[in-house]
Amino acid sequence: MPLPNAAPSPFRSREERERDREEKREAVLRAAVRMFNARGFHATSLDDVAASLGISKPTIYHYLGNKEQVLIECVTRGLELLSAAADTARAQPGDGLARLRSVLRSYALVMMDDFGRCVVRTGDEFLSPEGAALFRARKRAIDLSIRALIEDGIADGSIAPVDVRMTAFTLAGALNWPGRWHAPDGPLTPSEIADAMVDILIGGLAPRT
Amino acid sequence: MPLPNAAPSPFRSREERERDREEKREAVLRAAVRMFNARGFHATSLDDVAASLGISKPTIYHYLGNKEQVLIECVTRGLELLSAAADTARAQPGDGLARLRSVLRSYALVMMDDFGRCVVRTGDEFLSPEGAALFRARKRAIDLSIRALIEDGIADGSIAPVDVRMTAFTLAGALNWPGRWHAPDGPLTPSEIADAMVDILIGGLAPRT
DNA sequence: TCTCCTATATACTCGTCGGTATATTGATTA
DNA sequence: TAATCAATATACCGACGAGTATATAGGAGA
Repeated sequence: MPLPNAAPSPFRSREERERDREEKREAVLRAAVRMFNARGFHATSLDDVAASLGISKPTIYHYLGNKEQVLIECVTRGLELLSAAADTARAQPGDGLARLRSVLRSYALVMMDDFGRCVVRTGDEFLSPEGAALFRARKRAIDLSIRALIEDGIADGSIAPVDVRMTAFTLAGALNWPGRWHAPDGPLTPSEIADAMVDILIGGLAPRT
Repeated sequence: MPLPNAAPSPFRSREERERDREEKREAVLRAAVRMFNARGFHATSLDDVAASLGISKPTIYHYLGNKEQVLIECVTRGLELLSAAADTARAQPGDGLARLRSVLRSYALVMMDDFGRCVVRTGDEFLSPEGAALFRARKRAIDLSIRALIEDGIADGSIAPVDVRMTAFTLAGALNWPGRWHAPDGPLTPSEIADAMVDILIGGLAPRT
């Protein structure tokens, strides 16, 4: 049993050092994603990112190989949030429509997160062919998740017999949009925005007779 | 009365020369907008644009003062298409919902045009502060047009009493999306895509009882 | 203690690209 | 015909920014 050690030792164990390293990597990514979102990828230099953290550019290269890698990690984090949203909500109880509603809500919330925004603000054209292919594959998986849910809903009668493919595009398009306009200091909370959008998409505009 | 002149003269009149000039400007803009859409603004050099037309960079500077000006003209063309879509459809007969439907359809179609796409692919961050302000003002005007139409529809009972602001955002978001993914050589025509999206947005997903 | 690895910095290279200075040609006009 | 203007090119400048070569300092392990 390890002795309790009140005064923290300045000597770090292997795990502590690895955790430190991971923390620094994360800090770089957070700083980078914010600047990418605010000014655009090409308009953000790694010198800027480094300066915002009070470090120098080679330090960034030490933790993340090159500029594209930084972007890819940011986008990947966002895509993982999106996948997680789709997967957990899909596993919930309820009919297709209820589960879809839950996924859409989570999706919208992710789009108001720094990493989520980054997904929608990053065009394929910023990535190398390999990076872009990976990016597309992961987005496609999310799209398929949503389509599956729509199909479930149509099968159980909770969703009208719509065109699944176009519906998934339309829903995703609408929910991606906050990633471009939402400002975190606006009057509405992300949760309110998500609810309002989902209601409109689920219910449509024409009055129920 | 001017004599009919069978053989076209190599000497151009003032109007002809002005028309020539205008045509060349347009050609530059069309070439530029395509490359901006395909590769992104920052990744497209004016040397590339010039080369694609078989001319040299200073010729572009002769017709359009600088690179931002090229982008602004492209975006402005797209915004004008959007405004025109909103204004003409608004003037049509029918209740609020019918007119909104018509505007949404036209809006979606513009988003599958080169200049329309450019609007949605161009972030504020690419423009100078003045350019961005102009851009935002024109987008706001279009948003207000759509909101007015939704309000009309609510007033005449053809649209359910939704949150006008959020609804306008949601609709615009969904319809902007084709500007990012639609490929002109896809299996569906722009017209089919526009119809499908509008139906989904107007009707919602839950089955009508 | 000597060596090696990690973290970090300074100072550099080099390619790209927006923008310009300047020359040329040919048509328009006085 | 001389002067001017429009249209275009070649060749250049200067800035910026990705990425690297190299040095240093200090902890880790033998």
